[in-house]
Amino acid sequence: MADPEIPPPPWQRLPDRSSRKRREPISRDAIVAAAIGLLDREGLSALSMRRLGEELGAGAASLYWHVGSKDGLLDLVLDELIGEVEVPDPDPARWQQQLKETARSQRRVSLRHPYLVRVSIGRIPMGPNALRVTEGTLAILRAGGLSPRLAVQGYLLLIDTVNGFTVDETGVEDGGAPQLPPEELQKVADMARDYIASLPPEQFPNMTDLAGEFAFSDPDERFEILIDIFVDGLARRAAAR
Amino acid sequence: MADPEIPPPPWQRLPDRSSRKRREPISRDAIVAAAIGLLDREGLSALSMRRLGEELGAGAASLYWHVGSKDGLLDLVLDELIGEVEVPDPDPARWQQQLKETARSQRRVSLRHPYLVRVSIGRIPMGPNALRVTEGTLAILRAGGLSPRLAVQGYLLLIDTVNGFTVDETGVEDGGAPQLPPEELQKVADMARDYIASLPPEQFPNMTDLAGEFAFSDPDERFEILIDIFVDGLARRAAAR
DNA sequence: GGTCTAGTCAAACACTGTTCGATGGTTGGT
DNA sequence: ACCAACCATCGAACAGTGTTTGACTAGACC
Repeated sequence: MADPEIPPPPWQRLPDRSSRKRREPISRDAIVAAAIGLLDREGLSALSMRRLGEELGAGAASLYWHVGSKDGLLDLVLDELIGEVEVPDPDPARWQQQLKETARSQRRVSLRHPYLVRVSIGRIPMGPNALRVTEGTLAILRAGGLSPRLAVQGYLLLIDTVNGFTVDETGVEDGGAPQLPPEELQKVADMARDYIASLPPEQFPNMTDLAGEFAFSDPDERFEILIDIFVDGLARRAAAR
Repeated sequence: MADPEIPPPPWQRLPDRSSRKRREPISRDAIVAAAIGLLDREGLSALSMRRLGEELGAGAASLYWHVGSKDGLLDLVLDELIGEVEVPDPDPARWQQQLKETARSQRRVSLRHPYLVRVSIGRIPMGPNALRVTEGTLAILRAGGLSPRLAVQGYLLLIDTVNGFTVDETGVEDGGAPQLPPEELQKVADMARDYIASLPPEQFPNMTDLAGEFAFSDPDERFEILIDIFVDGLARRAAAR
């Protein structure tokens, strides 16, 4: 037998197993968790299969055994994050406040993970967490006495409305950073304000007049206006007829 | 001089200029128009610089001289399409209907170009057409007597609301086709309905109960509910105080 | 021991947006 | 007529992407 101390000749090109093998096998859950961590830290454009692989100390190809595709992974990520939204148990007397509370919770989650809304586009959330949220929201609407049809339409509209708001709110980002710092954001807002103010007033009387309002418009206030209008309108519609 | 009739010997490997040169030079406008045509025909995922180049009978690198980057191109595409939305001249007596009309027009454009909302994400539309639409919408709101602050907040919310609705409506597409045919869409809806109906009723009483409503929920009706609620709510808020 | 299978992964494929440098046509100046 | 400058085009290359293939290995079962 050959002495194991003697290294094999270099031209034999034995596979290098130094970095291989030792692996408590990666699990689907670990992949999803690592993906969310990477997304939170570095934003949507930083998530690639290779990058995620090395984050887990694994090869990119290994991931496919567990999640099938990047699209499949994002489905899992989406449902995982939907699990973070809180929906209260229905109380018929307070259904309007409860609806607003779920909307606020949904917005909070979308702000905590600014890539979320972008990921959700084109996906119909049907994972276990999504089902839970949907069921809970419908329960609140029905507790409010809405008709079956209006409950469903209202539920769908609520999601669209909150998503439409947050997709805008979290839209200008992801040049790498998950969310640009407030000062940078303020600078962008100021530039926009200055540009608007510099337009020819005879052609854009309203914009130039309202340039200051654009700069100071508060997203929190705006969101509250939105859900006020929406929930009120829904209640009014339910009460009519 | 060499007789131009005699072809050069093949080993000389002169550059092949057969497909080169003859080009009434491509213009920025022509590029944008071709991009929109390609997007309308084959959807967002079909738009690549190489593909767009050959669509114009040009090389991909040539496009960069005119539009700078793909992102820059999409900015131009966005503003061009925003130019398709119609906003009426303000009439104080009819400002609520007029607001709804612009919302409907915006939706129509987004349905005619299903990739539009996706393109608009992360972009602040500031092209000439966007300015025109913004100015016109603000004019209507101010004609309605809204305060400066509420006018701006209302304008921003209107856009978010309509976009949120249409991003959902046009979301499930672009596997290549710009919009899947209605039958396919109905099949997806039916599958979702069946799946919802098959859930355990004790855990999801409301979803199973309302499964039918999900399948039959009409987007047109839903959109009308949405703008009804929104415009009404905005008017009520303007009247209060 | 042997066989089987679940899991890992390097390498390759076909794409993507973008940059570089070479090339040519056109224009204006002399 | 010549020559330089400029505008515009584009092949080739670069770095990156998602995904597939096929070889491989470690552990479990018989």
